[in-house]
Amino acid sequence: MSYNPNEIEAKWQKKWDDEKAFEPDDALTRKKKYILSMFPFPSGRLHMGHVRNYAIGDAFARYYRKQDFNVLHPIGWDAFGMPAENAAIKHGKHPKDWTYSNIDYMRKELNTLGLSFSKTREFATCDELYTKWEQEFIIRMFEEGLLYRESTTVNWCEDCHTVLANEQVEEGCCWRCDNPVELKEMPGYYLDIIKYADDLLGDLKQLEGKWPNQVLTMQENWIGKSQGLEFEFELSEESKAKLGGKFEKFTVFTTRPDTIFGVTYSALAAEHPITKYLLDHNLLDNETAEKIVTITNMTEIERAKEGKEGYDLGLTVIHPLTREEIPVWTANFVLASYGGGAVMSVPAHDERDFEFATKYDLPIKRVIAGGEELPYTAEGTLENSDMFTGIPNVDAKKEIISMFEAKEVGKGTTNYKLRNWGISRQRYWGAPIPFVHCDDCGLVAEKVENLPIALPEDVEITGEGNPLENHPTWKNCACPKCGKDARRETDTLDTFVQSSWYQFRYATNPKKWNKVGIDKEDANYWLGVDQYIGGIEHAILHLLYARFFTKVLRDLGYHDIDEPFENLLTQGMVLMDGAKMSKSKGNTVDPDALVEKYGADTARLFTLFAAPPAKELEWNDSAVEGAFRFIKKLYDRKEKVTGSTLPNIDQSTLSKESKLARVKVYEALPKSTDVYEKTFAFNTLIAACMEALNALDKQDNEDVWTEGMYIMLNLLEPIIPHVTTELSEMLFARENLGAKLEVKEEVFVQDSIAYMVMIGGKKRTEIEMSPSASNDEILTAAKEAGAKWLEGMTIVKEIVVPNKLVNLAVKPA
RNA sequence: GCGGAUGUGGUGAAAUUGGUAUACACGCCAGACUUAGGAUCUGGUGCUUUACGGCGUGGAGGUUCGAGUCCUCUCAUCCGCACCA
Repeated sequence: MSYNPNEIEAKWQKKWDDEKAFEPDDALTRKKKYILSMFPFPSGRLHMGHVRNYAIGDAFARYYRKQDFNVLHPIGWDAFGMPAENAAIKHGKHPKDWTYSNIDYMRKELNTLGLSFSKTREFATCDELYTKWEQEFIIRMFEEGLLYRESTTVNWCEDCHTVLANEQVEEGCCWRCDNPVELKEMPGYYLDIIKYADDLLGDLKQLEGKWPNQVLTMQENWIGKSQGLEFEFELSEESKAKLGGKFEKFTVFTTRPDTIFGVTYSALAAEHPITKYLLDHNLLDNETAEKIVTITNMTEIERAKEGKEGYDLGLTVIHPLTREEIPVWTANFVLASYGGGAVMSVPAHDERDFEFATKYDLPIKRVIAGGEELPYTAEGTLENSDMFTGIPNVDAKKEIISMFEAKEVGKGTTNYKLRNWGISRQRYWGAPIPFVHCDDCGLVAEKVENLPIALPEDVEITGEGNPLENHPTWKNCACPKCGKDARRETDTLDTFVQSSWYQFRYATNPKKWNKVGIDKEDANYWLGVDQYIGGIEHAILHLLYARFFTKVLRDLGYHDIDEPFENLLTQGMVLMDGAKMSKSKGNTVDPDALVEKYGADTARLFTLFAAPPAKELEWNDSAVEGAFRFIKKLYDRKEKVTGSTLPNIDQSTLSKESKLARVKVYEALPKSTDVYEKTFAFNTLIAACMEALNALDKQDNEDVWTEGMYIMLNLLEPIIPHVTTELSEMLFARENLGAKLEVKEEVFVQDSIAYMVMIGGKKRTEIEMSPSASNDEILTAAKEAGAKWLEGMTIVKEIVVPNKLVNLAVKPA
C-alpha cells in the first residue's frame, strides 16, 4: 500500500483525541516541562508562520513526553483587539461572533497539523471568565499604587482611534496599522513599570545564554538605565519676578556632573511648565511664541528631522557652584518625557549642546582636557573647574555628586528611558477597565464580587468614537463606595495585558478556573516556561510586559516565580521570494492547501528541515516535494523490516555496508538529545536520519533494517508524528516510540581506521591502520605512503591525532 | 551615532568546537525504465588546469604541525534603538 497521508493523519488525530493523549498529569509529582508557543490572534486563517511556530513547539513537547516528563503544551487565543472591530465595521459582523467563529475555524486547522496540545486548557482571552480575573489583578494593582490615572501627553493613532503605549510606536508610527502617531493630551491609566525597571534589568542576567542576546540587549536598551546627578537651577530674582513669583527654580538631570563647570546655558522642553507659563501669559514676543507652539505640535521624530531649534526665553538662572548668571533657552531637542524636561548645557563636552551653541552663538567653556577638537566627549582630567581641577573626570563625577548631596542642593539619581505603560484604549473589543467615576468619591475600583465587568453586546460599531461611551445605558452604575449614581469607565485594557499573564492561566488546573485566576501551587510547579517559542517582533512588547506582570503578580502573592520564560527561541520569518509572506503582496502559501496536498507531516518536516528555527525560512516548492519524497521512502521501507522488536545483532557477521548503516543510525541517536536540549538545529537531526536511511538502503541485512527503523521512527516521531506512529504500530506495536534507546558503542568499533596523511600541512594520501596500531607503526606506514612527497625534505615534527590523521611537518633538507 | 547579529557551492544549509570544508536537501547534467514524464530509479556535480597540480569558507594580516573555527585590522549586509542630557 502506498503512502496516503490524509488517511493516516485523520486516523491518528482521531485516536489521539479519543485517548486524550496529550493531557498533563494533574498530580504534580513528576519532573515537568512546560512547552509554549506564543498563542495566535484569531485572525481567521492560519498562515505559515503559525505552522512553523507550532511545529517547533510540538517537536519539543513530543520529545520531552518521550523522556517521561510531565508535559504541559497548551494553546489558546489572544482574542481581543482591533481587527475584530475593523471586521465588524467592514462586514457588519459583531466582534464577538467574528472572533469565536474564527477560533472555531482555526482550531480545526490546527487539528489537521496533529499538534499535541492539551485540549482541556484552551481558552480565549475574551472569555468572560478570563476577563474576571484580569480585572481582579488590575484592581489589586490599583490598591497597591501600581496603577494610576492621569492626564498627560499620549501617542494617539487616529486610524485605530486609540492611545498607544510607547512600546507600540515604531519609528513614529502605529505598530499595528503604520499610521503616523500624533501627540494628544488626555487622561489614561498607567502601570508603574518604572518601579520594576531595576528588577527587569537585573533579572536579564538570569536569562543570559537562555534567551537570544539580541532580545536581551534590546530590553536592556529599552529600559535605558542611566545614573547621574539631579539638582536645581535657581532662577535669578529678575526672572522670578517675570514669572509672577510662580517659579523659584527647576530641576535638571545630568549624567555628566563632571562637566558642571562648563555649563553655559540651560535648555527647557517646549512643554516645560515654565515655557508654558511664558506662553500662557504672553511673556514672549509673538514670533517666538508661535515657533514654540509649532514645536509643541510636532512629534519627536519630526523634531529630530528639523534640526536643532531654540529660542531665548529671556530668563536666567544661577549656576549652583559658580553663582554665575546663565541664560535659559527652550530647545526642540529637549524631551519633555525624560529627566524633567530640562537640561544643563555643556557645549564643550556634548555634541547636541555644541551644535546648538554654535548655531546660536552661545559661549563654550572647556572643562576637560584631552583632544584638540570640541566637543570633546571622552574621558580626561578636569580643568577650569575650581577645586576639582586636575581630578580625572571619572572620579570627579562621584565627588561632585557627593558635594551636592552634602550641601543638600542635589542628589545622585537614576533615570530610565522606559516610560510607564499606558494601558487604556478607547475601543470596544477589549477587557473593560473595572473602575467607576463618582462625583463625590472620585475614581473608585469596582467591587471584586461584581466582576467580571462584561462588555455590552448590543453595540453599534461604526469606527466613530468609543462604542462603550456611546452606549445609552452601559456606563450608568452605582458608586461601589457611596452608592450614588456614577459612571463606568469606558476605556478598555490594552490587549497586551491579556498576553502578560496567560502563561499562568494555562498552568492553573482548569478544574480551578472558576475559583481562582492563578493557582499558586500549579503556577509554582509549571512555571517558568521551559521552552517558549515565538517571533522576534515581541522582543520588547509582549516579552517585557509579561516579565513585568510576572513580577507584579509575584509580589501580590499569586505565585513565587521571578521570570516567566526560562528559555526563549525566536523563530525567523517565513519568506517567499525574499519577502515576508503577506496577503497584500500576494505571496502567501496556504497551510490548508499544503496539508491537503502533501499532508501535515510533510508540512512539518519541510518547515523544520529547510532552515534552523531562528533563521528566516525561504519557501521552496521543490524542497517541499523533497520532504514528501523522504516520507514516502520511509513509508515504503516498512517492507524491509522483519522483526517486531529491537534485534540483537552480531556485529562480526555484518558486511561493511551494514556496519556503516548501523554507524549512521547510532550517530543520529545522540544527535537527537543534542538538538532538543542544546542546539535546536532540527535540520541537522533530520539530515542525520536521511543519512541513516540512505545508508540502510545500501545494504540488505534484515536485522539492521529492523533496528534502523525501530530507532529512526522513534527519533522522527516528534517531527512527523502521524506516519511514524502508523509505521510503529504496524511494525512494532508502538513499542519503540516510548522505548529508552541507548547508543551501542560496539557499533563504532572499526576493523581498520583510515588515517589521512598530511605532509607540510597538505592532505597527500591515506593509509589503513588497525585500531591497535601504535603511533610508531602509524608513522612508519605514513612515511612509506608519503615517500613521494618527503623526497628532499627533512621532517621537523610528527603529529598523530588518534583515529584521524598523521601530519608530518617538513622543511627542505 | 550606539547596540545586536550574519557573511561557506547555482540555492537552503552542515562541519562532533582547532583535525579530510561543502554532510543532508533543492537545482542542474547524464543514464535507465516508460506511449509520455513536471513520476520513479542509478550515477555525477566547488573553481581552475590537457594533465601532475594549484586555488578555495567576504577581504588583509597573525598564532599553529594544522584555522570556516582562535587573535588583530577591515569590508559588506540585515535587524533593533535613535537628540534619553
